Amino acid sequence: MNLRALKPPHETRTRILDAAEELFMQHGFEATSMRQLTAKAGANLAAVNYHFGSKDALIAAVFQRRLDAMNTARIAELERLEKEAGGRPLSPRQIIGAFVGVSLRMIEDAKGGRNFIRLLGRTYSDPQKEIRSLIGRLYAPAMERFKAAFERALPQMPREELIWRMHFMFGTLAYTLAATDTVQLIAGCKPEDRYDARLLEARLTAFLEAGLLAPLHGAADVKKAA
Amino acid sequence: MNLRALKPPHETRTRILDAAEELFMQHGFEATSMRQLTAKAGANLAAVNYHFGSKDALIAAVFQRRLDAMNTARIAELERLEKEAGGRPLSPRQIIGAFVGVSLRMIEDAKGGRNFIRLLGRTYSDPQKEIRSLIGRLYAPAMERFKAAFERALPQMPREELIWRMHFMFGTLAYTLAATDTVQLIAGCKPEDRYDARLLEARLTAFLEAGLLAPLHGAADVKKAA
DNA sequence: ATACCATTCAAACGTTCGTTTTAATTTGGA
DNA sequence: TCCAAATTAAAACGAACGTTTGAATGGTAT
Repeated sequence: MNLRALKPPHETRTRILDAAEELFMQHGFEATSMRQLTAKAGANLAAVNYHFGSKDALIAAVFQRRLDAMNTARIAELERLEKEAGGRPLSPRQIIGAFVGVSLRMIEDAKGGRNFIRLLGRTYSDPQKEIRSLIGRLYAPAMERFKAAFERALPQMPREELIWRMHFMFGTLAYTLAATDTVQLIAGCKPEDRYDARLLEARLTAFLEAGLLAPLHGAADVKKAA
Repeated sequence: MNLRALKPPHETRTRILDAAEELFMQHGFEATSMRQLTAKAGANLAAVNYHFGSKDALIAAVFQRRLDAMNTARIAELERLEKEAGGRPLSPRQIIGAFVGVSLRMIEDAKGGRNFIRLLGRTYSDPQKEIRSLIGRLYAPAMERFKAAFERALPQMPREELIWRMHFMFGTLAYTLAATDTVQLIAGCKPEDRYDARLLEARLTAFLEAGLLAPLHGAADVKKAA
């Protein structure tokens, strides 16, 4: 009989991924050594190279494990809303909520989700080109899907402007999640508030929706003048 | 006679700072070795430790050189606008413009400004705590000043909400500037557009202004419900 | 010229890194 | 039970890192 379920097939593999997630978040990729990583995972130094091949492959695996699930969840939520709406285009707020919600739902997960979300936020601007392109590839399907949804919701908005505003929205989300305990550039912000995901979600969504729906003429004027 | 002006007093020091700015932007702090850095600067390997003391001190010097100037310019622009307004509070758009404008003016500078702006954007979420706190310290005076200006412009907005929206605005700016040639998460964005700073400034300002002035009731409802 | 100072230079230091190797151990199916 | 494959373990590899050292250099004032 098959008792695989009793002892997970890739126990140390998973422990390594979890340890990597946390250490990469805390210290970055380069500053995290294989020795401290395997020590934290309770594994041998050679275990990473055995299970993943190299440190770089481990980094890729860390992102793949979570990002695939996240973007699948995003698309599923979007399609659920679309089915619910029955043919009619969704509201911008609904689309924003589907995208932002998944991130914030994950940051509420104390296990490892929070570590990953922060790691992800700071990796968007990682100097290493390979890492960035990997993330871009993992995001691509969801991005195409959401872009299409926004185009349907905002048919009057120029495509180029929409892309920029999606870019701004994405940046706001990324920075907000990455910086949840980092730079306190603006004094007076109580850290306790930062983990009230409900309140943060409402604030963030209101900000993003307003930005997305900002009047057009400002940029249009500049373009006409140029 | 004094001929110092013909040969700058800290020539190699400046060359090292410029090389560091570029290499840190391209590869990050840890991935940039002293050997490639000094080679690019045309200096000896020991030059960094002689002029700055250590690699970490060099990193600090890179940020200090530019950030002090940037924030001084921001505050000066803000005070110019306030003097021009003569006692009346500035509009949110004016305040945003004063903050954003300095960054975009600097990214137009092909010399080294662009390198620094991108380096700065990706360092806000650097894993190293010391680097982040250094940036926080260098930003503090300007942040206090702009916070006060926003409070004067938006007396009806709750302080806590304002701080969050400033946070969002800052994140959008940081990500946008840092990612000017990094992750292309949303397809269809022509890279040529990304350096039309005029157009970018108009787009960014419109987005930020709308976000800052977003209706309040969304977050308030959630807070009431909690 | 001489002494002096800041700067530059080549060389080496000790440490840590990611990876590899080889052997021991555990695991699962016939 | 036994074998083969999968996994873990200990040790060592060469390379690259940031930093230090002590001598050489070049300009400046006495």
